[in-house]
Amino acid sequence: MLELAVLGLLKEQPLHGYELKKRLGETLGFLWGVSYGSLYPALRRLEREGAIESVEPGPALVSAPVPTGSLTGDLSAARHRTGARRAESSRRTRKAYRITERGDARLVELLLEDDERTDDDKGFAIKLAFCRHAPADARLRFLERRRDTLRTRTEHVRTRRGRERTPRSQDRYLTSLLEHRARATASDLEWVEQLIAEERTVDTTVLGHQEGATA
Amino acid sequence: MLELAVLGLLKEQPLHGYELKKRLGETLGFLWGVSYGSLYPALRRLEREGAIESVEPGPALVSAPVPTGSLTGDLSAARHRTGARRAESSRRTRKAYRITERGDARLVELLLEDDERTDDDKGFAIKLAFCRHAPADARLRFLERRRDTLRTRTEHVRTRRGRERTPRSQDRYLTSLLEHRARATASDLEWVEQLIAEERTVDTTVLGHQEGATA
DNA sequence: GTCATCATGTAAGCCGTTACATGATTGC
DNA sequence: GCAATCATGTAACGGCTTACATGATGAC
Repeated sequence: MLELAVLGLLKEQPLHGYELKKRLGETLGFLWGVSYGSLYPALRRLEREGAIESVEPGPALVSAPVPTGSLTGDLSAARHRTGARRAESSRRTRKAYRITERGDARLVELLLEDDERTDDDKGFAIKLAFCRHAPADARLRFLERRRDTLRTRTEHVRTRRGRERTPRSQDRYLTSLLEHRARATASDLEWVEQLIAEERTVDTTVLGHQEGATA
Repeated sequence: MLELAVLGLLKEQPLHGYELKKRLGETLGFLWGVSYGSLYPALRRLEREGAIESVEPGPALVSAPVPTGSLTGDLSAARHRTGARRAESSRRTRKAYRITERGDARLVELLLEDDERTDDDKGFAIKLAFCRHAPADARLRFLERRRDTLRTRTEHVRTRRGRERTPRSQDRYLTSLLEHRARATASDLEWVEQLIAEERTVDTTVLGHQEGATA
């Protein structure tokens, strides 16, 4: 999961660990808290596997990272370069990473992996948040898989009725939980189905000006 | 979490590990899969802490467990008892546990603990599934805490709008995810508020015949 | 006597966390 | 020169999983 998120972010632009964590917190903070203790080892792992490679700190890197503005790192680096001495051996502290082709492949692989995470709401959400970086067909398959999972789940709920050990009618809480869950699952399913529908629309029309408003 | 569930189940009746796992799978399987590798150590832990105690296998245990029928253990035990020899030293394999007073207290404690789990949907669901075994006031506080969490969360969503780094309007998926989540949270909130309302009704009328149908 | 199932446990590993250690850079 | 913050890492632990080892019991 962490690796997926990292690859997703790096697909946009090269970044170093610290910045990576910050962005992760910004975009996915509401469902995730990544810590350095897991992030840095993950980066090492990904580099070892060849999914990412470290970008040597030099003019190339310095200019590449962000046109978004407000990146302190850029400022300081630029300033230092103006200061002349050791233009590329300085700024040694940070290690920026860039995604490789193997990384691209790995991203898709992670997205389509139907391990436990396809069943897991949180896992799905995280994958969804980064699936835009995967090719259209992978994205579609990913969404369809989720849809199938949710369909199965709704049926399970229906099946479960009746075959309960404890009569359990006494338990307002569990009953209520089950009902609420059923509603939530139904809602999720509708949502995913709509995403799929949109996906297809966009897909066939190359780039949709068909689905109402983009903003 | 596991400990909470175990205590919750044991509050109904003494059980041994194997059976415990089965029931856990039946009632909470849809959001949880417990394995022996975590269950047995948990039982040891709870016993060490004095929250549960093992029931010596004897007539007392044998008759106590289940009037629900179909419990193989009962049958076999009874059959063996009929077979005369060593009535209480037999059936040695299983170790049934019973909840203690300290266990009762621990259950409430775990329920009200506002660690990360109050924020966590799954954690809340599991707690809810067993909260009927806690006293009414603890239950109410538990639900109110969840309500507060959800309220805060809805506000966060509102606050987040605008202060985004990336314009991100391009990202249909993340946008859609955020919107869906907002709806889901709102729905959860309504649900919890209703649970609280019901709780209060039942609470004041001692035992409600007020809220429609029990069956 | 052998197979299925009941039943308890241990070991290794996964994937994350928190807490801690370290040091560079910059602003003041 | 001192504090804030940027930046990278390690160590220990948490809670759970899977896979494995072991053995009792009952059915046939």
